Amino acid sequence: MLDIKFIRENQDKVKKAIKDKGLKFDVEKLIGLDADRRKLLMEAEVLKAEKNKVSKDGKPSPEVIGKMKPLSQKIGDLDKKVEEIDQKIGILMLDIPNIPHNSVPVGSPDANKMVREWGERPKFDFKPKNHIELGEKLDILDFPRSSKISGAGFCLFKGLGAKLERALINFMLDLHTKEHGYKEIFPPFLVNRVSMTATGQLPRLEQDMYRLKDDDLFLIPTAEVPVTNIHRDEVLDEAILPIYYTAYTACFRREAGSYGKDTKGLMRVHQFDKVELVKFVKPDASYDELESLLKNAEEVLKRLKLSYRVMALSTGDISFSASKCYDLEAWAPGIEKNLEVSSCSNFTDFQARRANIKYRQKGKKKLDYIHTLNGSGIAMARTVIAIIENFQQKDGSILIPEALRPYMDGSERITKE
RNA sequence: GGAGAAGUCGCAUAGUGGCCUAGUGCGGCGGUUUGCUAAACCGUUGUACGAUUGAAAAGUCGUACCCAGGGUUCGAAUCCCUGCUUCUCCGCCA
Repeated sequence: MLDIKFIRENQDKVKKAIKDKGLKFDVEKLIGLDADRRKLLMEAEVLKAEKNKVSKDGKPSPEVIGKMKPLSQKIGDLDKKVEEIDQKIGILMLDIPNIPHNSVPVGSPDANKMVREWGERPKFDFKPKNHIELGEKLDILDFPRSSKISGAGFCLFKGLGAKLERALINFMLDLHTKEHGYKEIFPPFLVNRVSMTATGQLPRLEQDMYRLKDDDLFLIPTAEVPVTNIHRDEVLDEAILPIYYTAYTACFRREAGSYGKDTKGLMRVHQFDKVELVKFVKPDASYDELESLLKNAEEVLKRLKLSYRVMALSTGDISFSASKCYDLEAWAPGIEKNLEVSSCSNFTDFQARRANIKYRQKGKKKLDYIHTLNGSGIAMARTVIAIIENFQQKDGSILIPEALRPYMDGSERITKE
């Protein structure tokens, strides 16, 4: 959410942001409603001041009571009108995207820019197989049975596959907590509507969420939601900033509208594991913090010895709430694709405003919104694809990256058990 | 799931329809005293919205906020209804 005062005074910037993000929104309508609101509000407040004056003097004469009755009525009517406009404004405000940073390339997803590449793609003296074939032969992935249990778009890890998943989670959490200074969080996987709105998933993406109708709870699509909401409606002490949190959670996505796309294997599943990085920082530090968060995510791929590239997303491709965003793409030689395994974003004060997270600066009277950032550090399912396909051997076994071996009882290789 | 109790300013508490623009204590901030610390004493103390002054920092005025939302009343922290949260007891349960 943006500040209504900012919108009032910077209509051109707001309109440009909406256009660059490929969205539609009637800014004039909002500005008009805002003007109406302020006019009615002033009228109501003048009358209320009069009412308060009378009420302070104790029991009024019958005459005064007779006069106050219609005044109260009038105040009630004005309040109702203001309330109606407030609601309209509130709904509209949720549909205005964050404003992209100057450094973000303007344009459609084609305008995404590669920032850097790391590592080398593996060379095979045989035709590399994809993770589905490899995983099923080794009996570490079982798609027929996950379909039987849950349906299309789920996965069943078995044996060393399940252990690999667990090893990845522990490896990433250890890296971020021990070396990158993040505090480990284990949040609820079900959250309420308020939390979902605060981080910007609602109201726009309700169709993409799994919802428990009887309780109006949602399965989290990312740990970003519960972890950012830790500090919702709080005023943080300046001295404790920046705050770094990392959390493992399962993530649940309906992927409505993407049927037929990447339906095979682990590419796009309804449930996957992810280790998330979340930061709460002072406003002037947020773009530097984005760079360091990105490096923290990259470090995971480096230690796993997976080649990747860093993409700076264009205005047309960054999310609604983000001002700037980098994607990490790991190479998968089996399916011959760059896999998006991480997305690191600066939300500036956009989420903080929705979630009402502020901090007090020393020597300053006014509270300020903090800036929030998050990124995957990193997403499991696609990383598993990359590991299986990059480290496959001619005999169909998979070499386990050294960084993971301590988490897998020292095993060096996944072979058929 | 059932029964009961409670939710007031950062914290603790007072407040049973107009004197509440919410008292008091603690804490915080500023000051006096003091070699330093402590104590004592004095002052100060939230948030949002709107109007207005200002380059800004900030100030002034008004309105709202006593868990949330409705209702009764000329007037609600106070009375009524609904919801949420917390606590206690019972039942069930990994």
